[in-house]
Amino acid sequence: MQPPLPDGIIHLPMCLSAEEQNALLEDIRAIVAEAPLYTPRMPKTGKPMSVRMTNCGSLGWVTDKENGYRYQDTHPFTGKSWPAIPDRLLALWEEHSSYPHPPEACLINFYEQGAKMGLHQDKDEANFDAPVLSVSLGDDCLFRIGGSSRGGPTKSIRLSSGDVIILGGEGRLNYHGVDKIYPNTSPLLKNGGRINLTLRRVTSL
DNA sequence: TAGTACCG
DNA sequence: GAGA
Repeated sequence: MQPPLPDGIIHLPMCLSAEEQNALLEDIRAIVAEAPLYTPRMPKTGKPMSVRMTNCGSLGWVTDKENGYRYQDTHPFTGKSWPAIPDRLLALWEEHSSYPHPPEACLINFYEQGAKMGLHQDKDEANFDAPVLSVSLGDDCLFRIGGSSRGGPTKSIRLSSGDVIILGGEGRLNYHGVDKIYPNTSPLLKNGGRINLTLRRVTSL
């Protein structure tokens, strides 16, 4: 018997201790050294996003002008396979997702001061049964969540370093985005900014 | 419409 | 700055 899958929007404040956050940060630094952050571009228009990205896992989420949103198994600039997902993130997934298979993708988003992420759905996966698990590191942000269709009411919450958000079940396809980074609100990143890690199951299983 | 402008 |  398995525990039930998380349902709705679940916010776990201070899910990770300062020590865990620092250890995770070291893992991320090693990944970024191998798979550098790059500036993704919007489909068709080619407009740059303000957030820089990279991935770890067997698949990574990418976007560019020519081919749009998709998952692929290599870094778009180096052409190399993505680095493996760190064990501590796999453990976090096991603890909180209740999903019987490991995540395939971990999108790493880096927000510097002024960076934003418009309201969107995570819907490029073939699997909507598995929850999406997101980890915040570094400066606080204003996170906005709506319903599963555009144009409805939204609510905003402030996320801090070490917080975990789970979008599962009825909340899996809810719109969400980042309106603002609050500068100098965390000592974790010496140069400031915010890192978001998003763990996802891409294929069905 | 994973951005941006603009309105209040 | 916040919400649609």
